[in-house]
Amino acid sequence: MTFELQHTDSKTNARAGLIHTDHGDIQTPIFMPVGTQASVKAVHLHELKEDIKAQIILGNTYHLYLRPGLEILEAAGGLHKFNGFDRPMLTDSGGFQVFSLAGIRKIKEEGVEFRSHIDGSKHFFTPEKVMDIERSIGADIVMAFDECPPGTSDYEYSKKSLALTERWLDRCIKHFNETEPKYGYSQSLFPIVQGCTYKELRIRAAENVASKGADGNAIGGLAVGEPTDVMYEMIEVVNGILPTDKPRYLMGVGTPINLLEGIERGVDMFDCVMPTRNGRNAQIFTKHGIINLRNKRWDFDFSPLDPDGTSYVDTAYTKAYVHHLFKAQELLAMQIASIHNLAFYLWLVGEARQHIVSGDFCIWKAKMVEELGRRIN
RNA sequence: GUGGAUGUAGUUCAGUUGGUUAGAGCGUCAGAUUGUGGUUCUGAAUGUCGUGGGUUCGAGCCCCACCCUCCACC
Repeated sequence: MTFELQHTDSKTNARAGLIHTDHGDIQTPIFMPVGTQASVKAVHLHELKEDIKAQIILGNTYHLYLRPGLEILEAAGGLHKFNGFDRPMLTDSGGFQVFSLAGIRKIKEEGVEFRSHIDGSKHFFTPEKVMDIERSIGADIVMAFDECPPGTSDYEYSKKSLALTERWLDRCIKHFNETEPKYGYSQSLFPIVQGCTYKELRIRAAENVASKGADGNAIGGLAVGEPTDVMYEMIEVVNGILPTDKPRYLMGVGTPINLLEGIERGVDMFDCVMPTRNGRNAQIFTKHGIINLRNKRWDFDFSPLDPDGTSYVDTAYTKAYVHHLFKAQELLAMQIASIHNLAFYLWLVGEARQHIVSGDFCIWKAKMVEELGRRIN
């Protein structure tokens, strides 16, 4: 995997670039739909590729390891073959899940012992084991195994946690370098900057990560309970240190406004469950603000779902109809909202890219931010 | 027609020997959701306690009449 930096905005740190992988190119800044267990929930492959225009999607090590399991994924020939998505993919290491999802867990120097959320069975993840699993899944980009502490963690815990994440990173890199891809195409390992909301920890973490010379670097442990302006400050601090000639991935973020603020601060890649999860919950994002389709006010509104939208669902269906589908708990409602939201997110980062290239990102972004956060009701 | 049961929020039902402002689940109406359990959480609104009368300081609760619904029998 290589990164080609094409444009940098003159007034901000926003960048436009191109990531080359063996499964094709990715135009940055980019949003990556989340497909945790080998599926972007409620969305077909055809819609994902042709309508949403997803250039890369995520998978999750924790979930895929538990189900369907490595034996099946390897027999299938890797995740691309298994789910049919032949464009680039990225796997999260499962660090976040082990800490946020699994019930009982024990953190040791060696790794983490945890229980499956599916059947309660006991498992042990080490940096080495996670690298092996990510080799078996076969994503183009794989994430290091880290600890993601809550945003409210105190300094002492954050410092201890960061030190462990750094020791685990060295073990990830070592083991990754000692192993080979299984399916004939190359994989890149991204390290993750932690450090909670403490500037000096973030600086130390970013310097350590930068020194590894990875193909790309990630910022983790944000949008986990800390105030938004603190998140933005941490992004600025970290991006001031991470190399400019490698892509930067802000993990798990976020709202449409978060994306634009991140892009302005030099972030190239995002992923978030928000467009799909909130979509399944009747919330859709538009360039004029947020709509809750469950709200009664839409029951007689026969205007298109989103007249400004770029996907076919935006004009094929009316607000009143999708409102009805949500009230009736029809599966189609979740499909429509998920397709709309993902298409909107991809449209948003695509627009950002164009404005970075044409040189008026700053003006465009300011105007967008004003509208995006509004609530239409 | 006879006997029995029942009637409390949109719905299913609680409601103590009669005691302050009649409650719950679901639904409804809103809000939250940031490296995904179609999850979960938070808040709000809603009552002629079938109707009319009586007893009582005080009735959803006790008494009388009527009405509705259901069941059994003729």
